[in-house]
Amino acid sequence: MSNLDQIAKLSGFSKATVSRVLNRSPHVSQATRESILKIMEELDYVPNGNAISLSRGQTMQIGMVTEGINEVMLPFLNSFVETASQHGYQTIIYTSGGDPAKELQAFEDMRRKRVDALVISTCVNDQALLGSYCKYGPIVSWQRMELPEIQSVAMNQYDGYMLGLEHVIGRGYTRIANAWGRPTSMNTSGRIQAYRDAARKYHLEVNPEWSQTGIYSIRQGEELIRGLLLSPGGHPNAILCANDMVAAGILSEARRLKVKVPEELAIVGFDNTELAHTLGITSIDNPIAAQAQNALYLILGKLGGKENGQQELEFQLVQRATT
Amino acid sequence: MSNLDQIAKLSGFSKATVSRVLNRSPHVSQATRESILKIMEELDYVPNGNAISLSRGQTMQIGMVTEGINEVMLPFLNSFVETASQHGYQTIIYTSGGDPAKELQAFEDMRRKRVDALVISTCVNDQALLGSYCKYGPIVSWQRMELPEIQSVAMNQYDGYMLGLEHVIGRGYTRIANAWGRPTSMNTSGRIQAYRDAARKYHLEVNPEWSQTGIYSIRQGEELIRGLLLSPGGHPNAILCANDMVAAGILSEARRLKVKVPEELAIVGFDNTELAHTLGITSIDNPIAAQAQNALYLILGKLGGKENGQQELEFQLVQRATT
DNA sequence: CTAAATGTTGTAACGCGTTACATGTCAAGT
DNA sequence: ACTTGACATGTAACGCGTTACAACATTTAG
Repeated sequence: MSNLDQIAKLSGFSKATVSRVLNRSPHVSQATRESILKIMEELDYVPNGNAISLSRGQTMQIGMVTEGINEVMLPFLNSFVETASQHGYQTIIYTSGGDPAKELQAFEDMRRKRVDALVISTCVNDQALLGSYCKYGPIVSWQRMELPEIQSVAMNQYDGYMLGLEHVIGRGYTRIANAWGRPTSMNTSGRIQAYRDAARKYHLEVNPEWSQTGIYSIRQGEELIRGLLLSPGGHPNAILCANDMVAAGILSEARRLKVKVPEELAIVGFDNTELAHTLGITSIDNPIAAQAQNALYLILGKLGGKENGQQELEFQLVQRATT
Repeated sequence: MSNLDQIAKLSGFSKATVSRVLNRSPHVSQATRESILKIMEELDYVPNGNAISLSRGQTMQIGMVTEGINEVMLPFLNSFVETASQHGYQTIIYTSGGDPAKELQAFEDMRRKRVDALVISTCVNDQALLGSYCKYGPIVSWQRMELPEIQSVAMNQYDGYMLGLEHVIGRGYTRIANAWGRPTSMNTSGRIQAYRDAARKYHLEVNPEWSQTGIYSIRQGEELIRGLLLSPGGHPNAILCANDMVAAGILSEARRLKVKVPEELAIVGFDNTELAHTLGITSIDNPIAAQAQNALYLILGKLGGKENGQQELEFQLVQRATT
């Protein structure tokens, strides 16, 4: 393995000049540049990325913090990786599997200069704890956070959820169930508030059993709807879901139980993923890919010391066969 | 930001001793260790990851090369990230979007010591070209490769496909269609060979239109089956798919066309993903998560200079509502 | 009581680019 | 002819741990 020092010696120039050639500095004469490039080629030289990271004090790597990679975050991850790479940044995945200690490793890695910034997709640690890591680099979250230091690219969940509620209400459903996600997340609290307001405004029939939190997966969707439909206390005729996976689970279980969709049960998913399209589930389009881009822009802005230019984003409801 | 040098000066010991404390070397007295640890804590010291990578000559990072992150590779990615992290390695995602030049960046990054090894999930560059990067570090592929230097964790696709073929043949289907994946991949050639052999052995009705390659996505599945079912030349009564996404597309399109599944059309997916479970698609269980683990074991073996201990893996067919 | 073994700590070079600052050169401006 | 500035290049310190080797102290064995 050749290094910059050897190139310098062989070419007869100093390390600084060689470095200038590498970094396309204009302060090198054409002749010098060419002769150095020639030697680099002969020795099959490439600069060592670690040395660059060390001396520049940045790694051009951004960590993505998540509990695990699933269908819902797929467009977020894909879009983030893609956009970051266009700006010269690589993405490192940190999956916690729900273990706070493991999740913390991502934050420690930023402290140790292994990554320049972090994007949080989902996170299981205490927000105050995360806040203490803000001094080591930019942290941006997909979900809305209480801490002002941690900016979020999430959209106003209240509006999005209201869109879904008014859609089913407009189609005559009044016994609306809710399968909400992470109980502590601000996404969820926005959605809950939307439901409360809608219930009052539109005189919905309210049953505490119909509203549950902590539902994220296909399986949980299946179990939830089985419980609701078989409950003796009457069952809902519409359900809004935390995400499309939950909606998919509910749809397939409803079919198994011979419940007619959408006549007896309307289902609205969230995120408008490929899954919703495939299964024909009405879904609220959460422009996730654009949010991921915004996350990167926020990070680049903070890394560059200037303010960012985020795109303005809006929800849309895509109606399909389940409503 | 404090560094090791400051810790050394403040504690009165040399850098070497401080380094020994960091690396839990046994050659440090208890008293020294404690006094150094105390100072590190006071200064809120953490070693710089880049400096470690540079001096040790390894980054503890492994690159995952893929065209894009999709449902099929989800379990592979998840399992790899998880297993790697258990062994102290982080995973960096390189998505090419099908662009060979962009894909090459991952390989260049290994050459530049940014990653210690690479796992290829899908790859669009010429294999010979990839081979020239083997000297820079271990490269392991999910799919089978022709180059002997690049080991693969793929299973024998011939056997797996034959399992699916014999399943539908055993249930009386003889007009079997094939939606194969990447035409140039060795996975595909193994599957094609299995189909040829089965066609001969079981006297299947063969129609060249029924066998297509290059089908990977939900949309492609939808389009394919529409074409096949509406074709005037008679249509197949069973189809084996490159993956579960394709099967999902075929299933939903068949329903839209009012074709009865499995009576008029049997569908067999591949990989037995969550999607197959949700939609009730018969699928050939490709133990992807275990393959990802094997990929890591292979890499660790090569990095450590010793031979690996891979797990032995087998296909299984999971029968559901589509056959 | 001495030699060999064991344990503790230090020295200095190494891994490899980057960059602030200094120096030298040559042409344009006066 | 002399100053000024533009351009080219070099010097040396810096970013930060790791590690082979040397050196010294303290046990332990004989």
